[in-house]
Amino acid sequence: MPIQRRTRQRDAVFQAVSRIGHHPTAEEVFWEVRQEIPNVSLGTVYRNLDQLCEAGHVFKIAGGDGPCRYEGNAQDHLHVRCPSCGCLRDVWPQGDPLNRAAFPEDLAQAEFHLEFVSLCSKCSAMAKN
Amino acid sequence: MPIQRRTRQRDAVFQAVSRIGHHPTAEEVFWEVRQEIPNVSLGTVYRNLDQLCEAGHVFKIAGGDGPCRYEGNAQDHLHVRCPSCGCLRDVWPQGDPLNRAAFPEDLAQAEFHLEFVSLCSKCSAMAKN
DNA sequence: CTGTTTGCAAACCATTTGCACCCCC
DNA sequence: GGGGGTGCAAATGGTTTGCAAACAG
Repeated sequence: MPIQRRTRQRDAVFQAVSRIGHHPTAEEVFWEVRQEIPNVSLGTVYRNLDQLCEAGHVFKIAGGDGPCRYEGNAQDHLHVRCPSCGCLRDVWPQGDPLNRAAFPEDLAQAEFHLEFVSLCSKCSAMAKN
Repeated sequence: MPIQRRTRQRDAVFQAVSRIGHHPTAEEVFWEVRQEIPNVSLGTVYRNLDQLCEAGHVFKIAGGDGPCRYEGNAQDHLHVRCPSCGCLRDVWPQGDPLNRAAFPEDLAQAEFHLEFVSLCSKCSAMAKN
């Protein structure tokens, strides 16, 4: 495990994710970082996103069809994915999202991934035309 | 939307998924179908898997790192994904898996994806050596 | 006949990797 | 000055697509 060294690119990637806010893809992060460091490479963005994930500063949201998305803040929230455009909306559950009684004991501690699927407001408006 | 035409390949793909049982990848289905039709192409397997999904006869399980997996029976069960080997285990919840009270009303009807992440027995045994 | 489906190979797209150079500690 | 970090370009892996020939209805 390499010791994490602080670099301009790494900082820029982290700040780009935080600043963008709405679950950017690696490429969106790339373009944002480009504003500041015009010759960053996409490879570097990926490498730094990975590393920031491992360090727990950034979270990777996989699943769905397109590219992975990233987010800066980990707080206990869930995502609603739009099946049309792929965007994500945050939802803050009140309490435990799972009905624990429904599962066998050995899954009580297990990590889980839960997301809803529902058209976002833009796409559902477009669908009505 | 094309009317679905019945072909030897389509039948073979469907039967392969059903027969294999344990969440095969497209490639596993491909090799299984090859036993019966030695010159099927991977493209055909993908096209038929897609079509069978759309028809609701087969279900596609995305998410996780590797390739997508497929399964023949849709019954209300969930999956536990092994983060090491990527295999899936079925779990049959007793009742509603979600704590509905935790979410806003507009998500009550929404489709959702839930899966657990936990080492399978093989991988957890290997981890102990 | 007409429009779908197939096999093949090439294209695609997101992501990863090899490599030579660079820079920080 | 030595090991991580970077840019670049090429490779990877899963999946999709274009096309001409084969086939279902």
